[in-house]
Amino acid sequence: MTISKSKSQPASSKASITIVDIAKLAGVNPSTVSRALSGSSAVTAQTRARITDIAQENGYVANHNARMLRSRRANQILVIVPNIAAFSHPEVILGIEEALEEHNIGVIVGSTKDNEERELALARQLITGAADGLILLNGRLPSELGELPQYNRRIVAISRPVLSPGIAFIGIDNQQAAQEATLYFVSIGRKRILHMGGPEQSPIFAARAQGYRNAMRQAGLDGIIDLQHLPAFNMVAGRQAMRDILNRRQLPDAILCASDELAFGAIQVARELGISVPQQIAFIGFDNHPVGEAFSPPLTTISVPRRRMGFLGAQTLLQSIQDDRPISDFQLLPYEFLVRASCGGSSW
Amino acid sequence: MTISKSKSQPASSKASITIVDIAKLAGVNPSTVSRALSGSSAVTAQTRARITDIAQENGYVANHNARMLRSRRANQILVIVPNIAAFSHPEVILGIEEALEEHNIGVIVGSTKDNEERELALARQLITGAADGLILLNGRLPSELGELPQYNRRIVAISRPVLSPGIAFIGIDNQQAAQEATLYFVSIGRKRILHMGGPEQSPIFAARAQGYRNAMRQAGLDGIIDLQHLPAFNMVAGRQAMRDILNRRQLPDAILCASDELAFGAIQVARELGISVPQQIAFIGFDNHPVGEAFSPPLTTISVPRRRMGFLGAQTLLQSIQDDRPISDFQLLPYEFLVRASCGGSSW
DNA sequence: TTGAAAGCGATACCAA
DNA sequence: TTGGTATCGCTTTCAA
Repeated sequence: MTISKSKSQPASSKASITIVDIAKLAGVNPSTVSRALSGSSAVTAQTRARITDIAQENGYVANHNARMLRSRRANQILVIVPNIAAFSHPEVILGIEEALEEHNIGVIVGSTKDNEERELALARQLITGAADGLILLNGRLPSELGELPQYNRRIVAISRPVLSPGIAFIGIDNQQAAQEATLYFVSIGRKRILHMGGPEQSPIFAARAQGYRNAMRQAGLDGIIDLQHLPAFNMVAGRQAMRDILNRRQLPDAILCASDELAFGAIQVARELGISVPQQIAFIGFDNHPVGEAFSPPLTTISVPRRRMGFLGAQTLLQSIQDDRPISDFQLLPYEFLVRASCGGSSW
Repeated sequence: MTISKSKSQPASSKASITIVDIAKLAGVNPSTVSRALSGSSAVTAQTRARITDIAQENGYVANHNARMLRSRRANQILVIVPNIAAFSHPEVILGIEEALEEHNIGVIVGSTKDNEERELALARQLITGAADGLILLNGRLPSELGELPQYNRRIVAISRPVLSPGIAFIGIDNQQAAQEATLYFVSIGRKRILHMGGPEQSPIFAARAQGYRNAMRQAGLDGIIDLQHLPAFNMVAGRQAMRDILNRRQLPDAILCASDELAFGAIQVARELGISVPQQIAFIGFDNHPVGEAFSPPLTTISVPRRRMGFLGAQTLLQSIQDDRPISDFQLLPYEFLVRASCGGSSW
């Protein structure tokens, strides 16, 4: 089904007011109206004023589609996110909106649930010209676009890198962050450090796991590396994993969770089963979920500059489109290690 | 600035493949290609198959803008949210996407930060035909649309009602929910019940406050109604409000928070200042934030069927557009009262 | 500085 | 069932 009224007529009941109508009212040619309203310099201040007034009075707004068709420009950027309900993506989008706002470029968001078909459908928005550029938060280039490298200059990846070359990326160094967090555990005397990781195939979680491994090796603890990759990184997965862990004979004394949500779920279960946090098991999360600060105990975590990532990503994309050449470098932004009570740190 | 390359040429480097190209390749008329690809019945299965193949082989995708211009149909719905970073809106969007998916209608999301200008810019997407319909989660009709009642049939409000008549609404009965929650406090023996409300001008929070008042009156406690409207409903506001409350000589023994986030912040502060929850003060939140279950103590709350609201809202909109007549009724969906430890309920 | 006219790419009539 | 063609509303050359 498509949207349409029962009559096979065009959908808008009354043809809305067009540039021709304004031209007639102003007693000029449509092209003059076009120039006046789109800010061309080749028009007298006088005529522009008159036309602008008439347009305003009559509530004229340019037909977006006609404008796009003719000028081959959409003034819209499409953001592809895997799951709009995950708390982290919307904050990136906020940054993107901020960067594009002043340029009068709109943002549209498509959520894919990691469904390839949906990704493809959205990618077409770029090919068909409904969007001028693409920002990928899902870490995957829709297959069709992989075969059309001429679009690379119109694509930027944020947060999760895309493996395809020639596509700019803005994110943080997840490996280093995980390494730093693990070493912090070591520095406060924890040894049996477990890493509750996210899906292994995700570059982000792979990098975090690698950082954990590096740190353990660096601390001479490679003999007791204890790493598990979970199929998800939400609270449900964290609860399940924690139940399994608490069935062991020897418990870890510290857990580095690949996400704050994993940590929330895990700590909840630990608490329910009478484990004291951080005394018996210390926790560090990842992502700085807003509730982490109010959690009990407040969650130590890595703060990712999501808003800034979005802002820079959008700027990079604009630049890349304008110059018509890909900006392919990786921009790694600084993260912040927020020490709170969940790892026992100072108050221990 | 607008997006364009330095040369004043159209933005796409190579004119992409058009319907005319496919027509030539297939040895038919463009109109036949159009019919074949848009699923018109007036075309042989044979021809359709041939054309479809050729189109696929050549990676043809219809130009969205041209299609829209001619057919006056965008196959897109615009969702306006006040703040995409608030956890509740994305879940509604998920439901909307679900409902529209099978109809091959896309969803675009615009976040406004309650900025009227931004609302207006987005509303224009409807007027200019970039979107076929509008779903408002922000509880406010962009002013321009208020003067164009012919668009009412293309607008649906979810979650927050819009005051303008003729616009369908899907939500829950906030007043009743707040009333029920308050009476629950009464039923477990609490009397000095405070309501930490959200912004007064928001119909949602006004309704919740009214429900609280009704319940207090019903319980014969109208003498000690203790209601405050906060300027926001996030954790920061909750913390601030709680600090003020804890400075009083006599503390409330129960607090109904207008949002879970308010409750998170308030409970955090209470905990920090040595108040025991729920023994000294019991809490009930609103909205069923995903972290509420893992919070300490787990938060009693009202679960709002956000996903379902989105789904129904989108369906209603589709119907309204198709029939070309507004569906103006209010649909109030059932909510769920989730009793957890924060109000001391059973485990008390 | 303005006007005239040629498209942008697809769709939807009317004829055949 | 197909072909021819006008047209959607705007932008952008080219002339005046």
